[in-house]
Amino acid sequence: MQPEPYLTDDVINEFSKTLELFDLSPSDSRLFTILFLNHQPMTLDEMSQTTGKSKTSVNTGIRNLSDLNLVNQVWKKGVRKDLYTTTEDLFQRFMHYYLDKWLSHTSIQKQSLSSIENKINARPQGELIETKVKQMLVFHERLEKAFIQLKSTCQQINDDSHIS
Amino acid sequence: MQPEPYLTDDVINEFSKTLELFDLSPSDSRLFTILFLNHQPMTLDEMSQTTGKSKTSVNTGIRNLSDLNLVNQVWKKGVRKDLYTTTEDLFQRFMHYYLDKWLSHTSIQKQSLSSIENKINARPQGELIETKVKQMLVFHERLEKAFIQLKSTCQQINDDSHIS
DNA sequence: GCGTTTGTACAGTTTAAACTGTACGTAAAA
DNA sequence: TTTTACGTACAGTTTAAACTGTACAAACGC
Repeated sequence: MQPEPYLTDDVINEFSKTLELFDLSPSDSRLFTILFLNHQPMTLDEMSQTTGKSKTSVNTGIRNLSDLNLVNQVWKKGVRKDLYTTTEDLFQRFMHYYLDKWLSHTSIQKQSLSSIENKINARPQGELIETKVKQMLVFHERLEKAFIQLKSTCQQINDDSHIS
Repeated sequence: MQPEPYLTDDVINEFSKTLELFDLSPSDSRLFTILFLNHQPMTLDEMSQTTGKSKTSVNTGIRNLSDLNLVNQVWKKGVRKDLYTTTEDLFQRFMHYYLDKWLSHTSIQKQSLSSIENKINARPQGELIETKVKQMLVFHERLEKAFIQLKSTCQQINDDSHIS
């Protein structure tokens, strides 16, 4: 029995919406939020009960979140079941995950597009598509610039919070 | 018949991947890219043929993209069919869409969470959940700060490109 | 060692999204 | 006006994702 279930439910729903913006599925977001709100690490069975999903389902959810470094497994003496908890530094983690994803993607795309551009240039006649590819390259360069800037902003935000 | 179909196909696939990062569905991304690569505005039938999807499907895709202000309908004298083209200023459009989404979301969430916080504070005894809600608020404040900064970065990138 | 508990692989089911074809309303052409 | 052609609403189908229950293998307590 949760204290004030309706209020907690509001919190869960609201925060999950934010996490969905980070490309987490609704169920994974919800699972993360529940785990985050809990004051102790949770077992699969507990999460299964709280989410109302099967243990298998929770298991794959936890695996997803672990792959993203958003949850950690912890050990507690005398407890046989696996215990999980959310990682500290929410902001840092999420932004890091997101920025990494974007930056590596833009980097790969830039390479890929300029390789294509070269193939086109190697042709005897210039092709119409060349203009478009060039536009795409510019697009990715700007994206990259924006995200590099964002990354340093985030680092600064994080540094600021550690001073106080 | 497309010129060098395999090369064009590469370009389409690569660029679509980028658009998917902006929360477009794979099909919508592909549709947008095809339209973007075409040098003239396209009709539903042309897009249907090029994508290999039904006209109905293309129609809903175009509607999605229109809702996001990513394509425009254009008129050409003597052509009965509806003609569509992608909007200019790719970078501007996509970032604008994305930043708007994030900023309005964080703003709403901040409000929502502080309202919840107030409800908790109104209680006789402080609750454990309060700490967590506070952490969520801080998280959203940082997000907002980061995105406001990103927004101004994007404006600057855009300004720079218009000077030259 | 043996029995019990826990996590997870797998097959089957449910649920939601994407897609298709028909059929109709509307607007242009004759 | 009649005819033709186009866009789109709608119902049904296909496809993919999320989820469940069973069944098994590894880990623990005895």
